[in-house]
Amino acid sequence: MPSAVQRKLSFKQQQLRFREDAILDAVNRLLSLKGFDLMTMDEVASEVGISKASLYKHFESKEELAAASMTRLIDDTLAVAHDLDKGLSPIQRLKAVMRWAVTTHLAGSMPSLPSTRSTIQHALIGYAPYAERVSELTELLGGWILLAQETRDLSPDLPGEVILYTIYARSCDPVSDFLKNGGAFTDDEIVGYVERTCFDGMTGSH
Amino acid sequence: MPSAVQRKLSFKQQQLRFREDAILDAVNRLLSLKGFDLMTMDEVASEVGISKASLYKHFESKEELAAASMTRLIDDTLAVAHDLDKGLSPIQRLKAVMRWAVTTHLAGSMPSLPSTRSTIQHALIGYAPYAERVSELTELLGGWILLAQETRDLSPDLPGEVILYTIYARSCDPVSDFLKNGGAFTDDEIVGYVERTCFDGMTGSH
DNA sequence: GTCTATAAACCGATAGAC
DNA sequence: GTCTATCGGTTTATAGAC
Repeated sequence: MPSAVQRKLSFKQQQLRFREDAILDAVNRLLSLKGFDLMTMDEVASEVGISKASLYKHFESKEELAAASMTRLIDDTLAVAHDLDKGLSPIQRLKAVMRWAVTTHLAGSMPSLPSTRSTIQHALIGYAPYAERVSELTELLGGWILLAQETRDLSPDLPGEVILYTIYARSCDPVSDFLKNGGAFTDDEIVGYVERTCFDGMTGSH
Repeated sequence: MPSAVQRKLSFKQQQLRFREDAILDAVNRLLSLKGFDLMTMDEVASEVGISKASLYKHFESKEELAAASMTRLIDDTLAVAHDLDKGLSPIQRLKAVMRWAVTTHLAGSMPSLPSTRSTIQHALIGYAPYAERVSELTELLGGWILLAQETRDLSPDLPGEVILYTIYARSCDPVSDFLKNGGAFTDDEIVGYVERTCFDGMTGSH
C-alpha cells in the first residue's frame, strides 16, 4: 500500500518534472534567441501553452527561471564532458566540448555568455545551484588545461584563466551567427573555423 | 553683413553640434555599460543634464540615437585606422586597430558587438550612414587581410570573412571584461592576451 | 529648445475564482 | 494547479506652456 501511494506521488512528480522540462526548453530557446531582457514571461507561457500565472506556480521569478535554465544547460555540458571517449587527450577533450557548444549554439539552444554588464549575471551568481555547477565545470576544464599545458598542446606561458575564458566566450561567439547568416558555409564548416581560430589562431600558413 | 549672419548661424550650429556630441558621449558610455535594451532615454537625458523632451528634439527615436552613436564610433575607428604609422605592415595595422578597440572597450567606451539576435541590429542595418561606414571599414580591413594573407602573415586558407568577423568579435569580447574583473592583470596585459590569443591562438609553446 | 506633465503600451507579478 | 483579470511600475514618445 505505501508503495502504491508512492507510485502515485512519483507519477505526479514525473508529470511535474516533465512540464518543468518543457518550460525550461522554451526558456532555453527564447534565451538564445533574444536574451534575458527581451524574453517576456508572457512569451514563455504561451510557448509552453500555459498561462503566465501557472508559470509562476513553477518558478517564482523571471530570474529564477533563467537561472534554472542556465543550470540545466551547464549540467548538459558536464554530461557531455564526462561521456567523452576515454582515449582522448586533454586538448582533444577541450576541443570536443567546444565543438559541441558551438554546434548547440548554431542550433539555437545555447544562449550567449552573460557578460559582466548583463542584468542576469547578478541573479546568477546569487543562485547557488548555478554557481556550484559553474565551479564544477571550471574545475574540470581547468584540469584539462593544466594537463594540456604540461604536454605543450597549450601554451604554458598563457594564464589558465585566459584560456578558460577564451574557450567559454568563443563557444557562444557571434562569429558563428554571422557566418551562418552569410549562408556560405555549412554548420560543420563554421564549427571547424571557430575551433581552429580559437585554438590555432589565424597566423601562419598551416 | 552676410558673413556676420553666417558667423552667428555657425556659432549656433556649433553649440548644437557640441550638445549633440555630449549626448552621443553619454549614449556611448551607457551603451557600453548596459546595452541598447537596458539603456533608457531618461538615463541619457539626466546624464547629459537635459530633459527627455529636449532629447527628442535632437534625435527622433531611441533607435536613431543609438545608430548615431554607433556611426560616430565607427568613424573614430576609421580615423584611427587612417592615422596609423605609414611604415606598418598590413598585419601590424590589423593588430594596432584591434588593440585600440580592446583598450577602448576596457575604458568603457566600446559597446559590445550587436549580435544577429539583438534588437538594435535591425534598426542599424536600415540606417544608411551606419551601413555606409561599416562597409567602408570592412573594405579597408578586408584589403589588409588579403595583403597579410599574400605575405603569409595570415593563413591564406582561411576565408576573409572568418578573419574579419573574428577580429570584430574579439575586439569587444567579454573575455577582457572577465579578466579585468578578476583584477589579476593590468589593462595592457589584458589587451596583449586578447591580441595574442586572437591572432596566434593558444596552442604551441612560443 | 527647454521644461513639466501625461498619454499609450508593455511587462513582471498577484488576486481570486474554479 | 490552472485560468482570467488586474495591479503597479517602467518606458517610449508627445503635448503644450514658456
